[in-house]
Amino acid sequence: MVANGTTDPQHESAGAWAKKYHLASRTVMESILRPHDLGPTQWYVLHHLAMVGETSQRDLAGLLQVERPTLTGVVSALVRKGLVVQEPSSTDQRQKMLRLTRAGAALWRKLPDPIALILDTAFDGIAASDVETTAHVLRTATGKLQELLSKGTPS
Amino acid sequence: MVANGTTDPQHESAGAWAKKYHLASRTVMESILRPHDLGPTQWYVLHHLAMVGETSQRDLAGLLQVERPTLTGVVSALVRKGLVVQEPSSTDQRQKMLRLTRAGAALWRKLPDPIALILDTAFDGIAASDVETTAHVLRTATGKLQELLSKGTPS
DNA sequence: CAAATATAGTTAGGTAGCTAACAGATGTCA
DNA sequence: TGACATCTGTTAGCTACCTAACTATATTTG
Repeated sequence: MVANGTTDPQHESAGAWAKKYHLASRTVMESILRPHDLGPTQWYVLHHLAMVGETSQRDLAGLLQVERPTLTGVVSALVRKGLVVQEPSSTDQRQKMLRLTRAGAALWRKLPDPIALILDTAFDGIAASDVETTAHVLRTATGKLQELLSKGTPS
Repeated sequence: MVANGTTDPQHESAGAWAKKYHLASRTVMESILRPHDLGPTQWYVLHHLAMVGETSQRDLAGLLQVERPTLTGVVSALVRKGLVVQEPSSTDQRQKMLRLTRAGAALWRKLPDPIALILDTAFDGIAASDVETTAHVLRTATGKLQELLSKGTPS
C-alpha cells in the first residue's frame, strides 16, 4: 500500500518497506511449503515440536505470538493430517499437550527450512552492520508501538 | 514468531523484526480505526479518494497493491456504509468509478491520520540515517525475494 | 468447604488477503 | 464485419488472522 502523501515509490518509509518485506517473505514461505501441504504457522508448530518436544497449546500460542483460537485451527489441521497428536495433560485436564506423531517426525525430516532460505536470499550481499542496524531500528520501533498500544490508544 | 534455532529474543533476525514491526503497526492502525468502524484498507481507500478524487477500482487496486477481488470486498463495505458511491464510467462501461459521498467526506474530515501517528511514534528519536539504512536494506531484501519468486521457487 | 475467579481450549463471526472461473464490455484484425 | 482476445469487476472458495463469548477445569478465598 501507498505509505502516505508521498507517491514516489523510491522514497517510501521504512514502515512501508517493513510491510512489503513481510508480505514478500510470507509469499516465499507459502510457495515453498505449498507442495508439502503446510501453511507457515503449521510449519512453525512442527518446527517447535521437533526442536523442543512436547508442548502445551497455551505455551505454543505465546511462543508463536498468535492467539489461542488461531492455534486451535492450525493444530486441528495438523491433527487431521495425522502429523500431531493432542492429548490432555496428566496434571491439568484443561491443557492439551501436543507432540509429533511418527508421520509428523518423518515429514519434518524431509522438509526444507524456508526461514533459512529466506534469510539467506534476502540479506545476501548486504553489509552485516546494515542488517544489524535494521534489526535494531525495527526492534526499537516495535517496542515503541507496543508501548503505545499498552497505554490506551488515543483516537 | 520465533525466527530460527535461536531462542534469545534479543538476537532475532532483521526478518523476524520486520514481521513483528508490521504486526504491531497493523494492530495500532486497527485500534485507532476501530472506533470509526473502518479497517486499514478501507482507510486507504478513503484517503485516496479524499486526496485525489474520483478513481476507478482498477487504478485503485494497483495503487493500493491489492488484487481486484480484495478491493471488491472493501469497496462493497464502504458502499454499504454509505461512504462511497460506485458507478460505471461514462467512457468505459466495464470500469466503475468511485468517489466519496457527502457522508464519506464528512467522516474523512473527522478521522485521525493513523499512518502519521504510527511513523511519528515508531521512529521518533532514532537517527534519520539509521531509518534510511533500514528502508534501504528492506527495499533491497524485498527485491531479492521478489526475484526469487519470479524465477520458479525451488522446493 | 462452597462460591467466586481465573485459565485453556473451542466456537462463532468478522476482516483481509489470495487464486480460479466467469460475464459483460471493449479492442483487434483477418 | 465477425470472430477472437483482452480487460474489469464479481463470485466462490480457500488461508490465516482477530475478538467475544462459551464450556470445562483449576485455583483462590471468605
